Amino acid sequence: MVEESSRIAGPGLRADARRNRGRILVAARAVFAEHGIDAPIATVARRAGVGVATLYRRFPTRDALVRAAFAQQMETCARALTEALADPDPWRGFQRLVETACELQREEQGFSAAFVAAFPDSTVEHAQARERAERDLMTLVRRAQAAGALRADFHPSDLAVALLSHCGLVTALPRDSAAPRRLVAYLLQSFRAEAAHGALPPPSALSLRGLPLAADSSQRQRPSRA
Amino acid sequence: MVEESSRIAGPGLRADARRNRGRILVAARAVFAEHGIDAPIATVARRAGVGVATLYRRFPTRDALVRAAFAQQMETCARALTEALADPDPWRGFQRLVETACELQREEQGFSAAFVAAFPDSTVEHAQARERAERDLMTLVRRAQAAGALRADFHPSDLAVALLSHCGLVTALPRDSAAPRRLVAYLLQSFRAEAAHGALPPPSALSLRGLPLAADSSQRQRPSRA
DNA sequence: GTCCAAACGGACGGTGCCGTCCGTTTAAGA
DNA sequence: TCTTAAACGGACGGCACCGTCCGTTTGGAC
Repeated sequence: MVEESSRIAGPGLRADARRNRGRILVAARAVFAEHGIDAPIATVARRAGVGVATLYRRFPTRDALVRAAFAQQMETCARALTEALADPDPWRGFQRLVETACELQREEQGFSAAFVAAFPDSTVEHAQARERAERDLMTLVRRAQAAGALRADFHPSDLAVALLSHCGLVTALPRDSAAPRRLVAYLLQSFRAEAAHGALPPPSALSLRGLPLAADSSQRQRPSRA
Repeated sequence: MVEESSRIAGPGLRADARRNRGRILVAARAVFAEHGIDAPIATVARRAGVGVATLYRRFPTRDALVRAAFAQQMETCARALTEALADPDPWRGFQRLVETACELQREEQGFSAAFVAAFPDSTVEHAQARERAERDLMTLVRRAQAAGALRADFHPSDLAVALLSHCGLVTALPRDSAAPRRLVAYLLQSFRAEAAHGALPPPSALSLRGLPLAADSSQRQRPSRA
């Protein structure tokens, strides 16, 4: 059995190293929330009371830092999916999953940015975890549709539509804006079966790979420079 | 009467200067679309076949460049608002405004980024143009509600919710994704009066200032560094 | 053709961030 | 206590971008 604290702070590290690792992650979340996901690495190090070299030794790339910093949120997402499936009411399960994921995005400001950044690409690590998550999502959707609660033309990728558009709002607006909640409410209402009036444009071929619901996902360089 | 071409390319400029100004704007749209709104100024200059100094002389700040580059789209937005008001069918007018604005965001990639960047802040220039746009928006919304087509709890700021969330999708996903269209369809359906089922969370106190529908808006530094 | 103000563009100094290198400190086992 | 590998952190070279300066070119008026 692996020791408890090492699961969180990192295994096989010297006591001081483990302590610093923890400080770095706390600082990273704070700095990312305040200055965005692209804040200078040195700022995180300073905030953590640590030299840059120490930070780089533990997290060789920005990517690794971001992923580690938001690992907890990723796990919460994954847990929410499991709980959603366990809900006896199919619609309520679906609804709660959407709401929980969006709430996480709102709570930890940087998480949203990490979310979009991570979005469509993915590495192969933990492939089986992601596959299971994708299967679970499909099940959740199918089940809610079979119950006549979720509209029949809802496509699993519409979950990504909801989460990414919510992300956009969270990123664009100040922390306490009411707008993101409004968006979620509007979307959930139009996802209901009885809201289906006109036909929808065809869904994206896009898969769900990279959604943090799988408790692991990789980062992506978005708007590339020069 | 002002000469025609000078209205587009800039008045009172020497022939070569006017030509370069046009090239710069074309290049800027291309570069912003390809590399994002934060692409190096020098890249735009190179693409335009022009020295950096020339670019800086015409557009002293990145802001000025972005605004000039997307001025046409801004005007199209403003025109769409006027046309929406002119539509005898209140709902169709409303719907078309949303669709037109979103389509513009999709067409010119960089415009979305400019849109969010510009969002809540605004300078006072052309204050009367913006005020008129805000009044028109209110009228459009009220009229659609009075006709029983738009749900009664729709708040004018929900227009910003729609446009900004759509922006998020356009920015996060590759150009040809179907997701943004799906989002618009879902939102428009839930904006219909008959879609109103549960209560919505309270709307934002946020005004519409800065929406490009006013044909002028200023830029904003988003996630601040350091 | 002449002239000059306007326009041009390459070059350059300044700044901020990256990621590594290396001499110093320290945890922890013998 | 002694030893040593692990961890530390400041400093540094490299790089990309910014925005200006200034010597050169050119449009267009006379």
